Amino acid sequence: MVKITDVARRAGVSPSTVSYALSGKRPISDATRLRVQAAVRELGYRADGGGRGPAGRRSKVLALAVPMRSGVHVPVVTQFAVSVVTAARAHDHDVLLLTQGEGEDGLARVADTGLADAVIVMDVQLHDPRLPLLRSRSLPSVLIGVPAEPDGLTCVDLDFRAAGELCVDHLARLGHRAVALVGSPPEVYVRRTAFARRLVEGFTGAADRHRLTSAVHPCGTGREAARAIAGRLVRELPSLTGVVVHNEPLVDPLIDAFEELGLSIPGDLSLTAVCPAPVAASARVPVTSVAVPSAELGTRAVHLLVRKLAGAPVPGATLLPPRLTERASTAPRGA
Amino acid sequence: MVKITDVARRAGVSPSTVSYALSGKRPISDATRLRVQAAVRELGYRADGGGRGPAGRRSKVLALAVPMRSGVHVPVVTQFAVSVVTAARAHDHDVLLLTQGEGEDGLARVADTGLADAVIVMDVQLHDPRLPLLRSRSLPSVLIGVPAEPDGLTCVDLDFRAAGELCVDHLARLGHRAVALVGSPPEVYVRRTAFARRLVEGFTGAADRHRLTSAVHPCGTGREAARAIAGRLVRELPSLTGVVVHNEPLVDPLIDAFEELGLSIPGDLSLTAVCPAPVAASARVPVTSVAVPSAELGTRAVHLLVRKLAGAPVPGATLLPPRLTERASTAPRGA
DNA sequence: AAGCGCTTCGAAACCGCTTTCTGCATCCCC
DNA sequence: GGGGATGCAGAAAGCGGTTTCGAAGCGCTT
Repeated sequence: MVKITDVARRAGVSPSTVSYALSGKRPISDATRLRVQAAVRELGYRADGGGRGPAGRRSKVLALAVPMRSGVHVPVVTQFAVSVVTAARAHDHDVLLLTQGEGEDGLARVADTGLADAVIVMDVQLHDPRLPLLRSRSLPSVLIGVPAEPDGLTCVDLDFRAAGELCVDHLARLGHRAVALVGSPPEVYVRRTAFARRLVEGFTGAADRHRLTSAVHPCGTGREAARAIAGRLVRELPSLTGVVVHNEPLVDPLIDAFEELGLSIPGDLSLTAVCPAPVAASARVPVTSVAVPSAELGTRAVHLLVRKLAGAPVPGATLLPPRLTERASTAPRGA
Repeated sequence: MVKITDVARRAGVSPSTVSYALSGKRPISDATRLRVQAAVRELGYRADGGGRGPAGRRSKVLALAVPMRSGVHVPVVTQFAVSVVTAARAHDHDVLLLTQGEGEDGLARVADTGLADAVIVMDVQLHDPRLPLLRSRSLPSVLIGVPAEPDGLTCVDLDFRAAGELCVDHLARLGHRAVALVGSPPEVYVRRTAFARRLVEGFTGAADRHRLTSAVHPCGTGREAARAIAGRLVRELPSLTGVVVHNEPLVDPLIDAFEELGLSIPGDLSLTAVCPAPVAASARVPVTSVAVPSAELGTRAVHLLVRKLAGAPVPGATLLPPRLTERASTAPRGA
């Protein structure tokens, strides 16, 4: 750690001169100021907050509580984390990584020790056990995901309910009359993960509104799970022609599974996904999808947090409107 | 932040009494001590290092410099990061996430500000530009990966050279006389990423020693890349019967691609992979593999770092011996 | 009632580092 | 060559906390 005395020695002046040269609170001759600035640059000096009082009370660190629970799609979470770090750096903050497994303790520790100035909380559940902590402590926070009762909390998310509706609307407009949602793994719903539940609500609501026959099935990942769910759907809902997938790693296997059953996409079956754009675009059959903009969510979360730290007012909930991109996997019924 | 005076008020004693009750440096009556301890628990008090001097000079934070460069396999990196966080927590440390994109600046900042006590550096290249920084500053570090000149640095990695040899030995023992290495994406080699280069050396060396015909090809990811490389290998090396893959996301597509060419695995072609065990085990044809133990590497790195911080001597390089697990993808030639 | 431990208190010390204050050289100009 | 700027060094203050020191209260024994 290079300190002010190091800079002073390097510049051939006293520490106080360095301080004044940097703060400008007293006039310092140009020659000296330039020498000091050069020394600062050469040594990479950064004032240490530990100095006189509340000047550096802020640690310039944001904590990121990521879940890594079973059923979450790792690349999505990772991209999110990376975008948070990048955005945080752009605001001169660093990011402390908290993982589940500590549960609420991690948050409590951060709040108590002042290790971080604020927290971003991911994988929010409808009735998240971490919420009381976030409400009671003065630690500023932003949630990724909207819990059942978001009052007083700052939340960002894709509007998953609207995303579910949008997919169904799209299929209905194409003439499909029987649709199914192939969801995330069961444990995700058991945990009452907010975004998954909301998508189901949107899907079901829109299907009812359009008077479609509909079914909702959570589904694990992997080839076998895909075969099983495809077979079951075809058996239980013979009129099925529209499917919405909300399960990133299942997109490709599901396409394979339906084709193995003799159903061509989009000839016999239209497929829509809610997933990051790259996943949809690089599937064997490019899939019409509503994008999950993990990177944008991360950036937004950081912006909100920074504004909060600056004392600016922020909206309670930011729901990004879903956008559907048509690709090769959807077509009018019977086309 | 709850401080010692809060605890004192809660317990109805003076701050000094709390200090003594916690440190035991003076006798405190049982009754008082218990009350203090209760107050500590209720308020979640943690001594603030900012107090009297070097006692808390340590920030109890480790920095983790993860790459997120193109060509790295995200789940592997993520699992690694998670294991680092878990291990760090077990040693009462937190983890600060640095990503590439800042390049060396992140490390410099951490070193200069004392934000973290130590660093774990991932994705090490043979001539890594970060090495001078790590050598010059007094910031303790552990590298994941072994650079060309590791003197004075602490490194951990799977012994990728031995892993390459092991795969070839295995194929040779099964009677295969022409083998190919399908490697990571080209940019990984262009960067001179240490582990990738070492694996190639091991592969080539062993192939020469066994007097096998051999070929090495970097390869991108995705179905198309797999088809292209499979076709090319079959065309250019018609006698090919053994393949080593060092490219996680390519394992499944490559199996498909070879079978599309009419080559059955392991009937016509034996396949070995160097990848995390779950990837190999859950492929369409379970693949004989040398496991990349990301979690163990993370844990080891943290242990080494903690020992370093404690002033204990640590070995310069720790190379984990590769272990090959036979699965369904390898068989004797012509069997 | 004085002496003596045992506890506990209040105030001061301390920590590393920066900032601020005071005052001493210069230098310049009349 | 004296007097005011000007520019800087050195010493001290200050920060937010904890730890340490000296001493005081209090109940018991002698």
